[in-house]
Amino acid sequence: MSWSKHERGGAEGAGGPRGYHHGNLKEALLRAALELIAQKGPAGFTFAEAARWAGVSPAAPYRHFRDRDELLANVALRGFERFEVVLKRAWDDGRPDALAALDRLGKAYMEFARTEPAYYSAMFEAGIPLSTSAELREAGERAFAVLRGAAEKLCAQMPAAKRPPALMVALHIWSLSHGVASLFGRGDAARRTLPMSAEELLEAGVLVYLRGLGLSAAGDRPPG
Amino acid sequence: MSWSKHERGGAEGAGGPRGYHHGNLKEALLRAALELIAQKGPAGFTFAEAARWAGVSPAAPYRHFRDRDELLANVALRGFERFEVVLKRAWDDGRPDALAALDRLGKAYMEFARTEPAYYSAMFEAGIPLSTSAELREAGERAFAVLRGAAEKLCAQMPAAKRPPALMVALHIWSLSHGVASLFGRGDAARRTLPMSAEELLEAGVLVYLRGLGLSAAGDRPPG
DNA sequence: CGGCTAATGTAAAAGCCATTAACATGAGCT
DNA sequence: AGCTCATGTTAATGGCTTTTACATTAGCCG
Repeated sequence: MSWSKHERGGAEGAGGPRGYHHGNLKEALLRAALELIAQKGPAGFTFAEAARWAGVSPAAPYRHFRDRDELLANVALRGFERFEVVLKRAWDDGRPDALAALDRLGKAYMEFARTEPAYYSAMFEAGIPLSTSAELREAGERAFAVLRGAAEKLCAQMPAAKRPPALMVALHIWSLSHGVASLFGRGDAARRTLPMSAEELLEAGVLVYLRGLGLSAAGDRPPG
Repeated sequence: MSWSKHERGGAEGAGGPRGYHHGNLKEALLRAALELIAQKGPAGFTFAEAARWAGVSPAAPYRHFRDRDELLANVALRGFERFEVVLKRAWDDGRPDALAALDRLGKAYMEFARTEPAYYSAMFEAGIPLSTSAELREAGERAFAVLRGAAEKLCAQMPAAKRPPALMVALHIWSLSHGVASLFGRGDAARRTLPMSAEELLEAGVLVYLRGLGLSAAGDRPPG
C-alpha cells in the first residue's frame, strides 16, 4: 500500500498539502466545491476559490477537470449516487409494505434535500445539461429507478382494471417531491412561512394522491 | 406626449441609442436581461453584455440598478406580475366551474413556464432571496394568491366534514406544478424523454389528486 | 432665452475569475 | 540511477463587476 502518498488529503481536512504535489487534489476539490456551493449557491461557487481552499494554485484544478462546469457536473454525479443510496435504503425493497416504505422514501427525499442542499442544487438547479456525460445521465436514471420501482410495487397491488401506468405514478411522485423540496425544503432564504413542515406537506400530498389512485389503505380521511 | 424622448428605446429593438442619453435604458436593460437569460440561463447572463446589447457603456446600468442581482430581481418581479395576470386570466374566477377553470390554470402555468423560461427561471431558479425586496415578495404572494383562491373555491364545494385546508391544497398543486415545470417543462437540455407532455402529466396528476380529495367529478377512471 | 442642477452616460482603474501556455517537480517504473 | 508522465506553478490574456471622477444634457426657473 502506498501510504506515503494516499494518506494525504484524504482525511486531512483543510490542513493543506505538504509537498509540491497535493496527493488527492481531485477529492479535495470536490469537497471544496460542495462546501462552497452549500454556502453561496451553485452560482456563487468559483473554481479559483475551490483551488484556494485546497491550497493549490488557480491553474491546478485544470489537471483534474476540463473546466468549472465539469467540476460541477462531477458534484452532481456524486450527488445522484448518494441520492440513489439514500433512497434505496429508505425504500428497502418495499418492506414491510409498499405504503410504509413509500412514506420513508418521501421523508428520505426531503431529508436529502435539506441536509445536502449543495448536492441537491448541483443535481437539479445548477443548469447542468444531463447530456454533459453519459455517466451523469445514468446516475440520474438509477436514482429515478428507485422511485420507479416503488411506483411499480404500488401499482402491482391494485386490481389490474384500475391500474395506472407505473411510470406516470413515479413521475407524479417525483414531481411533487421535487416541487416541495425546491419551493419549501431548504432552511433559509426563499422560504415562505408554512403551516406545516415540508416533510408533512409532501407526506400529505402523496397520501391524497394515492387515495386518488384508489389505494384504499392510503389515508381514509383528508389530512389537515 | 413627449415623443422626442420616450419613443426611443421603447420600440427600437437593438437599433441603439442616438444621443448621449439612451432615453429608456432601464427598460432596455430589462429586456436585454430577459433575452440573455432565455439564451444562456440566469447564470450565463452578464451585466456587461446587457449593457452592450443596449448600446451603452458597462457602467451605465449602475445608474438604474444597484448591481447585477438587483436587475435579476427586477426581472423576477416583472415575471411574477405577468404570471399573476396569466394565471388570473386562466382561472377567470372559476367560470364556468372550478374544475374546468383549474384545468385551464394548470395549462396556463405550464405554458408560462414553457414560453417564458427566462421569467420562470429568474423567478424560481436564480437563487434570488425573496427577502430582496418587499415588492418582490408581495408580487410572489399575489401570484400564489390566484392558486390559493382556486383551492378555496374547490374546497368550498366539498362537504364541510371532509373538507381539507385550502392552503394545503394550494401548496400541493403549486408544488406539483412547479415540479413538473422544473423537471420536464422546458424544451431542450435537461429533458428526459417522457411518454406524455408536461401539460398532460400535470393535468393527470391534478386529477388524481383531486379525486383523492374526494372531488367525485374529477376523472372517475385512472388516466393512462 | 440663459443658466443651474440633477439625472444619466462615459472613461479609466482595481480586483476577481476562467482559461491557457510554458515551465518545474517528483512519483513510480525500469 | 534515470526516464517519463502526472501533477503543480507562474505568468499572461481577456472578460466581468464595481467604483470614482468626469462629461453631457434634459428639465426647470427666472
